[in-house]
Amino acid sequence: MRELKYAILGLINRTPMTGYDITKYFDGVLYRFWDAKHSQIYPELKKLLDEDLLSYEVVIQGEKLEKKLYSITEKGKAELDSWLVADDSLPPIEKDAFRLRVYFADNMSKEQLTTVFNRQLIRRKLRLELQKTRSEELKAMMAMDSPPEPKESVYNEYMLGRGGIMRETAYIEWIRECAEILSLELDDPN
Amino acid sequence: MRELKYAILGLINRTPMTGYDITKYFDGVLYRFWDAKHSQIYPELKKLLDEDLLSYEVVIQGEKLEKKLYSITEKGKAELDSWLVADDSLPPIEKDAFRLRVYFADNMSKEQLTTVFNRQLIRRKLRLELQKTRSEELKAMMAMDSPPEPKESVYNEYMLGRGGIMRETAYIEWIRECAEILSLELDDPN
DNA sequence: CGGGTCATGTAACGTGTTACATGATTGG
DNA sequence: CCAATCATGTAACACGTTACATGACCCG
Repeated sequence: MRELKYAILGLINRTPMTGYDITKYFDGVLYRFWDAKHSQIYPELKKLLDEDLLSYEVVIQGEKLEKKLYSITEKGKAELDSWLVADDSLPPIEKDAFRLRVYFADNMSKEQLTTVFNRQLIRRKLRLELQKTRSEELKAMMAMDSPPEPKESVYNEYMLGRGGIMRETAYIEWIRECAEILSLELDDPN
Repeated sequence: MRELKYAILGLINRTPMTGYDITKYFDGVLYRFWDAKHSQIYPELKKLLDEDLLSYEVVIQGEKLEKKLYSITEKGKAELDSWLVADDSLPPIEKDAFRLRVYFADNMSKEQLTTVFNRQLIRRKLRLELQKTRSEELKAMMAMDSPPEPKESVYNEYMLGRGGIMRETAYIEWIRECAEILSLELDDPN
């Protein structure tokens, strides 16, 4: 519960940031495992202020553009630390329309099934390639003396990327297995 | 979008059902890949009636308990069929607190990390065992002449179960890989 | 006759998305 | 000077959960 809260606390704990910076993180380096829109972030920041987990300082950009640079408070650090070691139950099974379609597969002809499976295979392969590309980048960064991003965060992101690769690979294998059970001929442009 | 709508249409398309029956499905055989509470189902059924995708008949249970037995309309069948072959984009990456913890792993001591990893490993193994158990049941049913559930749905559920097993297995392998990178000694009661 | 299940609903709340809204800054 | 980006917010809506609410039925 309130996981966005901890995602934000964790980021600001590394270094003070504005809401805009957090937004950039979520649709930048973190997009493969976490995300949130600015319309959710700004209200959450306000809540965290109310709870005294964050404080902010107004910084003037240029002539008069005011931006709010948030820092974590001692109380915020404490809450983050206790959340990190908390024992949550597993997240609910994610809802996946493709799986629902498989469950209702009887209602499709063999041709339709082949199309649906092939399209899913293509999309999943694309996502896997994305993961692999980013993973290679991170591997390169890890070898550097002074990576463009903080070293620990590069290592951690690399681990998460590995997870993404393994997850997508398993999904693709599953699609192939299903196709075999249903004796579909999938195009395999490998 | 509106995936619950299609989950419900798909179930009622097999055979007429009440809202209560659908609820039982979601927390029974389907709980490993789809679910919804009755508080979401009843309003959705009302919507589907308004859209003329379902119709219902009142059935009297015992003396006076009125239950609504819903059937799919021609329009409903048509919408279901067209959804089945629709080309949705992939679902967003699911939000997983454990992954977030891995991203902020620097903030934990080695002992804390070991605890967090071990607990996750145990929970994931449990989920995997659950999947395997159900999978064995389905395998047995598939061999029967007259299974207790409709034959096609048993096959389809079996395929989904395979997916669940592959997904959980990949997750467990990932946890082990992470633990190795972080050089943690995980308890392995195998 | 009483507890568990069958059966159907509503209300309040939390989370997340899309769209609306505004204005400053920076670099070509 | 103008377009892209920086920067911050609100509003309406969709989806999902928990809790509230009610009543009948069935079996022991």
